[in-house]
Amino acid sequence: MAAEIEIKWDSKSKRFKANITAKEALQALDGISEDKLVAVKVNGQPVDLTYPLTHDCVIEPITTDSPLGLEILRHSTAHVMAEAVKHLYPEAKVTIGPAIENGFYYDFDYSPGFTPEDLEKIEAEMQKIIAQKQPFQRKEISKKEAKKLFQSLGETYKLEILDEIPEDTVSIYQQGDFIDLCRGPHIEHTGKIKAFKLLSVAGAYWRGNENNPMLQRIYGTAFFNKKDLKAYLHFLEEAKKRDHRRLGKELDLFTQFEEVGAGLPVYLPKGAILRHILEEFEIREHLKRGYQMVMGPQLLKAELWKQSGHMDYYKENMYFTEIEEQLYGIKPMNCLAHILIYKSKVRSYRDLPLRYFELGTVCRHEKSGVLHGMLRVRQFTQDDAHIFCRPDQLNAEIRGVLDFVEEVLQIFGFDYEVELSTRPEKSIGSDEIWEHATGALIQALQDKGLKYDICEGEGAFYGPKIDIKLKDALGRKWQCATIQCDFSLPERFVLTYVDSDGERKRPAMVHRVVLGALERFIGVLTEHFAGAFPAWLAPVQVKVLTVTDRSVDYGRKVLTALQEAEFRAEADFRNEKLGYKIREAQLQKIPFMIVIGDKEVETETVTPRRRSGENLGSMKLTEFIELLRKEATIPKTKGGSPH
RNA sequence: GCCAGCGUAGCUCAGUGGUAGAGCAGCUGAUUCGUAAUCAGCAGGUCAGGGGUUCAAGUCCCCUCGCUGGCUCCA
Repeated sequence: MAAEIEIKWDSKSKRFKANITAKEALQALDGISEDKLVAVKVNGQPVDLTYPLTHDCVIEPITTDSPLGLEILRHSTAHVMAEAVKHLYPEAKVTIGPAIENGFYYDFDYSPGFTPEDLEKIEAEMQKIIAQKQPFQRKEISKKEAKKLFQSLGETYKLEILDEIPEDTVSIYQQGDFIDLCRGPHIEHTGKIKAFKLLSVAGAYWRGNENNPMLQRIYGTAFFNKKDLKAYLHFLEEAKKRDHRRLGKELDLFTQFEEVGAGLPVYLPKGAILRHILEEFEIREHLKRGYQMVMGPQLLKAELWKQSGHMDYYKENMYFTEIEEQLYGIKPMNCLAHILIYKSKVRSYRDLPLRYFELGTVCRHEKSGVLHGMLRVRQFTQDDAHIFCRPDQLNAEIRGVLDFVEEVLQIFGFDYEVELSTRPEKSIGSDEIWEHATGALIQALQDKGLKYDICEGEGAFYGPKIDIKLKDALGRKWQCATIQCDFSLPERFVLTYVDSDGERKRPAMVHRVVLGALERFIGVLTEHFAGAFPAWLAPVQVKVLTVTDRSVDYGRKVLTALQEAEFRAEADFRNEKLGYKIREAQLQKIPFMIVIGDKEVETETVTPRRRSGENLGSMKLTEFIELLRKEATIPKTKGGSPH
């Protein structure tokens, strides 16, 4: 080991005695405030501040304002929570406790489970540990020693983890009397945790496998200061106000009835019109892009589902019914009828691509625990289409769908994430077919220059897919659009077309949805706009409000004129004060209100007001109708003409 | 499906084993009012459903249904 080493940071460089800690070096190189330091990167590798530097290296501080710094804080807070839990419930066994997107969790094997009151006790114990400023001490020991250690502690889950670590040496961290197997790095001491909160308890299977024992997971979050914690908790409160289930009731969009059954929402008048508008928009956009509308039945013989592979691969998600001793499956997907429509005629290469579009209602048996408002239901309607094309057209078709999705989501103002899902274990078709299909999707993504994550083994049983995910008010991701490449069903149903050389050839098939399930899309959309839909989507676009009874006759005329101009208008002619009516319309998030009083009657005008509170001043009704036309008619994407 | 929590008036929520409450909404009446709540009165309940413990159950126990947060699974 060299007696002196050279340490660089930024443009600075200095020689130090070997074994200087990273923290000392950082402070010597630049008087960085101790309060800002969380950990340090040595040659790009995150390590503890106490890490001894033994060779020439480049160091870089990890500070409290970096995402990595926050992650380290949260992971350390998870350790503190584990320490507190072990103090209070010594029989609990520790498992893993990572930092996650907005906080951290730690899973414990503790059969009585934790109650909300337990969380308070654990929080109090954590406060004590934090007040003691217990240092996080790292130690490297051999795997054998580690096994002995965790054996003696009775931490059997740690032993299981140890068995899967290939290296001979592992690191352990100790703070107070709590020792955990951990890669690190950690904050210097528990006193650096300035603000944290335990949020919830939940069951979680060990290693995420439902055959394993169920552990008790405690979720929490931590920040470097109280202000950030408060802001986060405030965000959670605000998210509750945007919750589509709450807004669904408040705005009379949709609801559920216990007596109807789980996962079966009901559209109220305002929600039904919203869905209708979306459907109108969708039909127009599809026709514009060369899709043809088709409609299949809800029930198809089980024999057909056998042929498609659904009986083997999707049965547990399907509902069945028997009619005159014949078994029928209620459709969980729309593809079969579309396939039969394709097959109903001899197809020429000149006919392709054929694009069949259906607002298809499907039923899927989802496990009761996964149901969630409109976002996860048991019956839903997809804006589904199946494209049958020649292999040489596949790339253009997939790109066309990606363009379609992009243009549509832009209209609503959604940000989205793209994922590519590959072959799952339970699947049909040969390896070659899967490779070809996956390659086609990747090619299209690359052509479009889209960034995407790969989800291994997450594809549909008949083919790989590109998924587009939208976020709800809490940032949870929900799959909406999906593009699935399928060479298997054309094979199973012996689909062919006659090529230019007179040979019968196999078409490729693309399953795709743009908005996805309308129920889910409406749920996400409601949260996205917090219920304040743009005028073209708003169930009620204008509300006519009278100041006194004297203006009702004129108000009625205005209402009729708006309705005749095909706007969704309502009136509030009740004998109430204007402020009261405005408040109510405002809470209903109606984009425009028209105020009508003596002045308007006299001058034959209207005084519109935006939902934003902006008073537009008096104008002729025709002027206002003109303004509405500009803002409230269904928009069109720029795309179109068959791709 | 699994773990935990919850279910009281249309909605939001109080309610210590001892006579079911409030606010808002609704209805009736008064008020005729100019950009986010006028006043008064009235009505509204198998306390999710079923079973049990108890002299007595909204409250304690069991089962079912539903909802919520997660896990697993998926548009």
